[in-house]
Amino acid sequence: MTSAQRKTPVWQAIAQTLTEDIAKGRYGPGDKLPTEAELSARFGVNRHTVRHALKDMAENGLVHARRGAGVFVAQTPTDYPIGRRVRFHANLRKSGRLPGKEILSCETRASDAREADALGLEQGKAVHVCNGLSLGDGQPLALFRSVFPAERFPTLLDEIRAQHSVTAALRACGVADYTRASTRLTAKRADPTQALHLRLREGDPILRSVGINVDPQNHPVEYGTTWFAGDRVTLTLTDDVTGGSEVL
Amino acid sequence: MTSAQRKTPVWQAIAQTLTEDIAKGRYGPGDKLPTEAELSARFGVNRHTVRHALKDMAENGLVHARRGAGVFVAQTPTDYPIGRRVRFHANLRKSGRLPGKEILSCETRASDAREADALGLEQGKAVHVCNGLSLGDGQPLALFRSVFPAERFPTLLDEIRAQHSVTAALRACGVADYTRASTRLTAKRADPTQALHLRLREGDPILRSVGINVDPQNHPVEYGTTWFAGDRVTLTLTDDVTGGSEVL
DNA sequence: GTGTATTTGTTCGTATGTATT
DNA sequence: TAATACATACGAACAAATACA
Repeated sequence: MTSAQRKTPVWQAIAQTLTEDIAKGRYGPGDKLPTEAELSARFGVNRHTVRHALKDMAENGLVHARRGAGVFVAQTPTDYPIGRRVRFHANLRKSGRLPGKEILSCETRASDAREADALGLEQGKAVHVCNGLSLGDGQPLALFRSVFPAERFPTLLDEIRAQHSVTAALRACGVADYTRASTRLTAKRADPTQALHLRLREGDPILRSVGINVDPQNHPVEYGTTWFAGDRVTLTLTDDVTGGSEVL
Repeated sequence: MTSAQRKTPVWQAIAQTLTEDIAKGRYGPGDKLPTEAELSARFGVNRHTVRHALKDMAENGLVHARRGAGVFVAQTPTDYPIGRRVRFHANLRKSGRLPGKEILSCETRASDAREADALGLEQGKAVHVCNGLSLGDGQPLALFRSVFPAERFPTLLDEIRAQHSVTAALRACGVADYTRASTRLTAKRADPTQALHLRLREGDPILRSVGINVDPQNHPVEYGTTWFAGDRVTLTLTDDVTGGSEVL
C-alpha cells in the first residue's frame, strides 16, 4: 500500500474525503471538525498531513481554524446575484433559503452632501432613511440602509412599514419599476454596531455595496448601502442585464 | 459666543472644515493630519471634540487613524470598473494612475477539482498557474492568481513573462478576445502572505473576486482569483456590457 | 535591541442643554 | 413639574501602538 505508486498525494485524498463528508452533511455549517489528533488517528497519518489537508481546505474557504478552539466548517456562503435587477427576497427564495427582513429604524431628516449628490437633490432636502437587516434562514446576512427623497415619496416610510418590502413600497408610491444604475463595492471591517447586528466579531470582514437605483426615467429613487457578512454571502455578478422582470 | 444658539454641533463644523481642507489639497492623500492635540489647540476645543469629528470622517472613509502614528488622509480608493470586459491597466490609466504588474511566480502543474471544473477540464489535466501583484502608482492594489489550461496554451507562460500582459499573451496564443463569464465576490481577511504582498496588516479586509474568462466561442480560457486590498480599491459595477473594445 | 517620547485609543468623571415621558 | 434619556462638550488619566534616537 504505502509503497505503491500513488497519483494523488495523501493530503489531497484526505482533503477530498473531508470535503465529501461536509458535502454529505456529516459535518454541517458551523460544526466543529474532529481535532487534528483524532483525524490523524482516523486516517492513520501524521498530524502534519492532516494539517496540510485542512490548510488546503481553509484556503478554499471550506473550513476555518481557530487557534485553541478547533476547525469549523465554514458557513455555506449564500450566493447573492447582483446586477441591474436585484431583488433580495426573490434571490434567496431561488437559492432555497427562507428570506426575512427586519426593519431596525426609520427616520426622516435632512440629507448630507453625499446623499443629496447621489439622489440629485440640493443638500439639506429631506430624505427618508430606513435601516434594516436581511435574513436568510433566520441568520443575518446583511445590514442595509436605504435613503429616499422624502419630497417625492411622502408616504414611503409608512408603506415600507406596512408592505415590508422596498419594491412594493416604491410601487405604492408610483414607481412601477427601478433598476440599479451604479454599484460600488469595497471590503471593510465590521464596526461594533454592525458586528452586533450581523452576529460577527468586531473587525470581521464585510462587503460594503453602495448603489443607486433609478426609475425608468433615470431619476434616482434610492441611495442604498448594504453591508454583507463576508463569510456568509458571495456576490455573483450576472450578465443578465436584460434579465426578466423578477419582481417580488 | 458659547452661549449663542448654534444650529450645528462643534464637532460637525470641525469635520467639515477638515474635509474642506482635504478637498482643497491642504492635506493630500496619505498625508498625516496634525495631531489631535494640535487640532484641539487650533480649534480651541477639547480633544474629544476633535476626536468626534475625526471619527465621523473616518466612518466616511475620508481618513484613517493609526494608534501611535497619527491620522492620515485616506488614499482615494482606486475605482476599478468590473464588468464583462475588464482590463486592469486600461482602467488604471483612465483614472490617472501609473499601472504596474509584478509576476511573483509561475508554474505548470496538475489541476485540482475546482480549477478543472471552472476550466471545463478533466481533473488532473495540466494547468498554467501565474501569481502576481497589480500596482497603482507603485502601491500594491491586488494580488491575482490566473489559471489557464496548459494543453491549449502550451507557450502561454513564456508569453506572459515576455509580454507582461495577460491580454497580450492570450492574443499571442490565438485568443483574439475574451470576456468575463462569471464573477463571484466575497470579503475575506488577509492571511499573512497576502498581507505581506499587499502591505496590509494580517486580518485586514480584502475583497476576493473569482472569475472565469471565456473566449468568443464561450470556452473558458482563464480561471482567475484576485484579492483586492479592501481600503485601496472600490469595485464599480458598470452597465457597459456592450462596452467598447478597450484592449491593452 | 533598548529606551523614550509621541500619538492615538479607552475609560473614568463632570456638566450642560434639549427633547421625551 | 419631575423624571428620564440622549447628545454635546470638557477634563484627566492611563493603555497600547508607533517612531526615533
